[in-house]
Amino acid sequence: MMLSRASKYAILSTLFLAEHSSETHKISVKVIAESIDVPNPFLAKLFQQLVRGKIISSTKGPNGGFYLTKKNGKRTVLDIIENIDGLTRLNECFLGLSECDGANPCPVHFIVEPFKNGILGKFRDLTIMEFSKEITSQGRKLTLKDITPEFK
Amino acid sequence: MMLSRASKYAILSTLFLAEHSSETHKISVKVIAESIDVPNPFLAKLFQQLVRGKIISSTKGPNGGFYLTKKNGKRTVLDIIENIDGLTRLNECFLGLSECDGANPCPVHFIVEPFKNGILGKFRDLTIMEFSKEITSQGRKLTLKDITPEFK
DNA sequence: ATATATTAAGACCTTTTTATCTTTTATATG
DNA sequence: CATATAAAAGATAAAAAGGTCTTAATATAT
Repeated sequence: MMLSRASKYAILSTLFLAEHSSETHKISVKVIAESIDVPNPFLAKLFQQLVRGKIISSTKGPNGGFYLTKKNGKRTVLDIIENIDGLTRLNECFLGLSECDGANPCPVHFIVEPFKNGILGKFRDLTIMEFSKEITSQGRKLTLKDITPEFK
Repeated sequence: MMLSRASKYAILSTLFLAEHSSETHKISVKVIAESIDVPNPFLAKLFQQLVRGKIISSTKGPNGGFYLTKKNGKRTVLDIIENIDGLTRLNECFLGLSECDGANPCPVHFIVEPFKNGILGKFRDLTIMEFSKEITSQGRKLTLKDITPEFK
């Protein structure tokens, strides 16, 4: 029931793209890494993988960078996690039991289960674009840094 | 908001001791490692640390092993986690933001927060003995293996 | 006392995760 | 077409987590 640092970076960065990029305004790794406060070359690697997974898009060269197409925006946060971590981590029992479920519940199963359903529901049922809209409209943060007006 | 494998092992094993050991019936690492399905020498290390932290007790030699005293039984699951992982991991933001809180909430802060409070409450407010009682009375599992009658 | 069972301690190894560096490839623009 | 810019790819490195092994210390039972 936990995300790797890699997939946290990937989620935040993809949501950043959802909010600030477009097909006519691509953003370089460097800018995103600084905005989200993530190690630049590490994020570059993650982005390569997300591009291969068709979750984000990229173009090389001057004015190139990363961005989301309409189609990309219809993927989900769960797709990001699956692409980076796979689904195993997310489904592991909070206390590590090999097959913890309603029939064989670990000591915290019935506390964890509703939370898991709630958050996985959001990650699965909202598109990245919908998720991003919700975030901005509700004043949630992707970073505690000030995002410069360039991206507003 | 996550436990290392080490502290998961430590929690399960300590709860196992709470249920099956006593000052007159100590249990060896070997037996616990097999019962809980955890690597033997790794658990031995963890137990050394828990003994140093006065969360469990041990005696060497024949008929020796690990057990809980009355006093040990009054410690909490949170003490175990703190002893093995420290508290940092547990308090980290689900998406990795450096200072995520009510004033600067990450996109899932208000989903994670109630869960965190709920589970941390249990870990903090129940003694290990109380927690263990609750587990057995409610039929929760510490392992999916059959525990042999020796420990019943 | 001695043999034995069992923890304690510390060194060591392996795997996974995180992070960096260098070189190559693609592309927009003057 | 030349140049500059940015991603892609791949090799490598560093750190953290997980796990093992060997030897020493110590308590118990006989």
